[in-house]
Amino acid sequence: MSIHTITAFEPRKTPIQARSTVTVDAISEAAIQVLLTHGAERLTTTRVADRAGVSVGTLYQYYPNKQSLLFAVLENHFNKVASRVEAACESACHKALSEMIREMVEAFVDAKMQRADISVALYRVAADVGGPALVKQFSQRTRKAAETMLETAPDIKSPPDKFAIEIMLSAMGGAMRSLLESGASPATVRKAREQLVLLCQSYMAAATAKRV
Amino acid sequence: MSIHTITAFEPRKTPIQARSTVTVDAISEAAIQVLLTHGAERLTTTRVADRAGVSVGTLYQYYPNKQSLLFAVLENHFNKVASRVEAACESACHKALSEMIREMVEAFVDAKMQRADISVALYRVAADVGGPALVKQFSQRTRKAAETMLETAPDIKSPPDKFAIEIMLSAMGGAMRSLLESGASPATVRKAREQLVLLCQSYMAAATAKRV
DNA sequence: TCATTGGATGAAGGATTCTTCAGGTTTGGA
DNA sequence: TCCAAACCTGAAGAATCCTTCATCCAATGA
Repeated sequence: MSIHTITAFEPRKTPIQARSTVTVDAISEAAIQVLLTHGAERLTTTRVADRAGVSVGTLYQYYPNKQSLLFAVLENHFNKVASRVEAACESACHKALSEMIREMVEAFVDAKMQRADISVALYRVAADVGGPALVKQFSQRTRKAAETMLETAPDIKSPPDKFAIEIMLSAMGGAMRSLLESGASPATVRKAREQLVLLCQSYMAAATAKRV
Repeated sequence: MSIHTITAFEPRKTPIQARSTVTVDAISEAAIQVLLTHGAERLTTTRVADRAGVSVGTLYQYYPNKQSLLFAVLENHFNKVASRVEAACESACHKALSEMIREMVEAFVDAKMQRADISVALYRVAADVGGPALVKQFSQRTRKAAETMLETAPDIKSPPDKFAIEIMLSAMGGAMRSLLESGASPATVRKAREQLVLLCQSYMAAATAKRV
């Protein structure tokens, strides 16, 4: 069923001419705008098409249904955040453990904050559009990046196991979600960023020590 | 708007006769069952009423609208979990810090697992029904309980501040959410429970030490 | 017993929304 | 220039769903 679901989300037609590429971009951008201004419940294919300046029919030419459109937007958001985290992980290789963690966590928080409004809007949509599956994918990607980074840490006895890293990541993501959804101020987020760094650092320290 | 929203969620009529109490219970139980068997999108007031063995009209006699019904179910779930955690916090007073944390975290995980299926079903509904607001309430309640517990810890210099506790709780809740949504096996959850204990213990240890 | 209040019914109204498709417009190459 | 493929249009079909209200049944207590 999982494969079935994802298959049904695949785009119907791939843009060929430049014109249609513009259209597709306009549609997904419009989806975000509608999400922001009208909310998830009032997100209508017609409304999205209007905002994008095209007709509904055009929308359905590229997305087989409403869900697939939202899925694409969500996927795109996840990819952006994942890329940022991966980049941070790469550039933090061979540094001290606590520094590694700091850079990774900060990259994550910053990536989320960059488009905090979109993040919040997408939280509300995720459940109806295979969000959990994407979260899992995101978790996999990020975990691998973190894993290879941690293997290069010079100051730990042995790297933490996969599971511990997954726990850390989901804890980080979950805390961030709560913060954003409760409409935390930028100042609060800044404080939280520090705390999340500390949280992950102390957990990783404990997880690596225990592994002896 | 917050007050407005909540007001609109309030029950329309309070049961007086025993007969109607049964009805109301049947309705909210039916809502859970429909959620479990049909999924959130296919949750219809008519379907819920059918499952409860009453007519739609009866449903609307107690709940002003569909949202309020789901809100009530969600609220009930949160209350149960919060109560468990509060109880654990009380009984763990005056124990060592790490033991406190252990009991609290385990109480939370166990409470969620008790009705894991319901938890997952409700995650999918939360966004449309003031979930974030309830999460906030839950967080407040739980934080207070944790705070008074921590003040009785004999082995720390000074208790962690409110913010740190909130971070810990949302991290714990977020990690648990990811796990449940990804359909983790009971064995996995058991492992995760241990890891979450460790996560919270190490963070709290760090947060209390830093506060000097 | 009987009146009053509580409780239950369910067809029908009202409103949306998703999605299609037959037909028109634009583009790019031959 | 001309044609086929790529694109776009948007009214209309089809399917649901939420919610109400006029009406009937049950309980309570005086």
